Amino acid sequence: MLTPRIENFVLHCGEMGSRWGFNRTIGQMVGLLVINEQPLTANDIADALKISRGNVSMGIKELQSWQLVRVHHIPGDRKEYYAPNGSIWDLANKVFEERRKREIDPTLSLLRDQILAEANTEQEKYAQKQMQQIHDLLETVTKWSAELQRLSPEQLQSLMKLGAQVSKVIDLKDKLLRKN
Amino acid sequence: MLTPRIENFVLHCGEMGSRWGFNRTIGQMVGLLVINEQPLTANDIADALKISRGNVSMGIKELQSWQLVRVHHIPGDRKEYYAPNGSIWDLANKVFEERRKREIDPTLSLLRDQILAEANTEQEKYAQKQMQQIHDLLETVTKWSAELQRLSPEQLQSLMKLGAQVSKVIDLKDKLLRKN
DNA sequence: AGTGTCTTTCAGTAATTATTGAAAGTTTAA
DNA sequence: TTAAACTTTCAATAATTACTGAAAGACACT
Repeated sequence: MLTPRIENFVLHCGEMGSRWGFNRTIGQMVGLLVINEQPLTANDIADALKISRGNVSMGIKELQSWQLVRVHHIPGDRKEYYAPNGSIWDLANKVFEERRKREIDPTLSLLRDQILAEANTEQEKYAQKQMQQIHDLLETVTKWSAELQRLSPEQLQSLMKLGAQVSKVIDLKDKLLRKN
Repeated sequence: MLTPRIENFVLHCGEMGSRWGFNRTIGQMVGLLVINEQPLTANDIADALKISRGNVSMGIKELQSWQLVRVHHIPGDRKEYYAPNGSIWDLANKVFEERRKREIDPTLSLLRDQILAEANTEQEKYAQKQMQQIHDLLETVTKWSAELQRLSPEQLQSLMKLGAQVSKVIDLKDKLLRKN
């Protein structure tokens, strides 16, 4: 069914998937969908990964909650065909975005509450200081991720290629701002 | 032992920890260490989190493999005292770095092999195209993360505060490069 | 209304992962 | 060398998470 090489890739996606917020099987599903040009049916997936039809159904549901797959229909065919919901970049973005919503946002909200509360003991005062640090870090991450979403593909590419020049640009920017 | 508020924070760290590469208990350990100004002994941790002494030992070992804790000694005292290994920012960095090593690097290596191999079928050709995309994305991420490590704290702060101005700076850089 | 084709659900079970606690290991000091 | 104070290890077990397959649901066609 799968060539050894493609199977190799899919298995690897499984291992990685479990570190990115879904389980091994779901990681494999993503891998499988991504390297197949044609959309696959639930049965294709079950056969390729040797898992039950029910498991595929649950996996697809999960992937839809992450907005990572989309459904195709072929006229005269009742089956659903699944394909990745966008380019590799789009998918990576969706995962980030979704994790931000599920992890960072609730954490920020908890931290804000804690920071606003009155610190009674020395221990709590120090705790608040640390929480403030975490809060600031997460807020920065959030802002940046929003910013990345907003950039045009061209700007993004420009930014991505910046690489080793980041520091030069920063220095440049600092100089310019000082002049203003 | 823990004030309700601090316990709340620690529990939350547990939930988050399980999404960041360690398990719930280890997440709680990090939370606990981070909000305590004084280093804690293994027994302090076991008591605070209501887990066994052995579990603390394993957790510490894991955290050391991530370089997230450091050991203190008090003269005349044989116990080991544990504290976070650096500021919040340092810790976040360590986690990123470690995950890069464990997840991204092996993936890049697999992808490179696959991309160099000869594609026999159409299916494999498409698969390679997609793998190339993933490869490029991961390589960019890797380069950027290396770059961030290299920046001075001042430059970093500058970059972090950039936020909504990213696009302006990119445009600026594009203009300048064109002139050169 | 009935049948065929497909999808979803979920109780039961399998697989995996985390935890305990007793035993073994380490280090210091007398 | 023995003991005391600590840490680490790991086999047994508990807790959690994932998977199966049979049943129910949905839908289109006749």
